[in-house]
Amino acid sequence: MASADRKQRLKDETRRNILDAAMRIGREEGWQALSMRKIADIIEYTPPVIYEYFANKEALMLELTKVGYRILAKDMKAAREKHRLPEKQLEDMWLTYWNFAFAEKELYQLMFGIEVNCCVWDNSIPEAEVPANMIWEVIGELTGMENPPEDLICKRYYTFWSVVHGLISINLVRQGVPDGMNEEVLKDAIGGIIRSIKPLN
Amino acid sequence: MASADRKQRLKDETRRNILDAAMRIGREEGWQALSMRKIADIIEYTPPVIYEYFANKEALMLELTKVGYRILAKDMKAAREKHRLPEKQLEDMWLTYWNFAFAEKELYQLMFGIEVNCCVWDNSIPEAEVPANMIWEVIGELTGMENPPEDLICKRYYTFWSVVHGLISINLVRQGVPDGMNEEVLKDAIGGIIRSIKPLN
DNA sequence: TATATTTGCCTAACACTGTTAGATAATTTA
DNA sequence: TAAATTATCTAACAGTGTTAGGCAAATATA
Repeated sequence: MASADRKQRLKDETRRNILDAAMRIGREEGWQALSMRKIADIIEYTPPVIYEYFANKEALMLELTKVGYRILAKDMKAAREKHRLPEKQLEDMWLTYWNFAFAEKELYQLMFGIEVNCCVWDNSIPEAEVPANMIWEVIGELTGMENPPEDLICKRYYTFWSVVHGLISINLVRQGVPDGMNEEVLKDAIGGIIRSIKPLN
Repeated sequence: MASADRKQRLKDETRRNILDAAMRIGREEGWQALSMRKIADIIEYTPPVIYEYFANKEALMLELTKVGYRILAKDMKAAREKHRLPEKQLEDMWLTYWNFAFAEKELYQLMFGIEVNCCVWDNSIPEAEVPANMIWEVIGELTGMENPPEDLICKRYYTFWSVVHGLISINLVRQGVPDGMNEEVLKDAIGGIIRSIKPLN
């Protein structure tokens, strides 16, 4: 009966293997090449077994996007902890977001790709709120106000996010953005938004 | 032998019908639901016929994105012609871009979706340059310079595009952006960039 | 220990998908 | 009218996500 533990461990391992295999295929061949049969091949089981761990392919991919958000959250937290001034924190956090998008290109596509995930964006990914909340916090601090108005923070948050995500999307879809352009656009934009938040002293 | 004309007309019509059918399916059921067999059903032919008009499904969809760019170019041209001041032109052109994205949501996804079109972005869509060139022109005018430096225009162009496209993507993927937030973010951002281009007089 | 039950896993199938080869029917040319 | 060309279809291949049903091994019960 103590074998229940061992069995659970084996099941957990298989679950891990499924996710790893899916991730590997996504990275090596792109998400359009991901198939249940390929996953089954890698984990050396037959396809129906996967359905004992995930309701369907979409649920499996949803799990991967959650992994993505957890990595992103960890990275951004580390970036923040490297600085004391909110403006430095914000700058580094968005740069980290940028770097994540390219270091984990496939994960990023899964997390924000228009096609893949279309309608699963109700609140089925609580992990998505962690990075967002961090940014909100720092924007609030940067205003220097006691009780910064919610809608100001919200507006600045979306401005940040739009310009960074937009630039990333453009780069992921269309290669051939002139060299050095990205850094300049990014730094200019982030700097500009930060200036518009920071109180004049 | 004069029937050659008539035959050509019929072929053209079938080609149109194929594109229309594909567009209809994309709009009504989304692009992931688009299949050659469904198109064939609508045009009342068998699937292989489609391959006499398009090399494959991807080529068919590429044609649709070109249609998208042509509509976008027309809209933006009209927006520009409504104003004389470059700053007004720019503002209206980007607002038009914004409106297009939501009025022709499916086309926009096809044109800029990360998943759908991944690797066909070499220069196989010359139509894509028309809207871009228009914006470049107006930014150049707005600087008030005789020979505005290329890289400044380029930088501003990408800043515009990033923030607008980013905000659109976010809205298309994640619904539930707070009401009125979009307009504010958009106008603030566009206004800010325009100010950074316009010479201080 | 022998029987019953649950579990793990597989085979086989269904209904789709994009795409192609080859046969057939219709039309045009000689 | 016969030959050649063109238009269209049928049937298939190899792949997809997913599910029903069965077999065999491991476990629980008597």
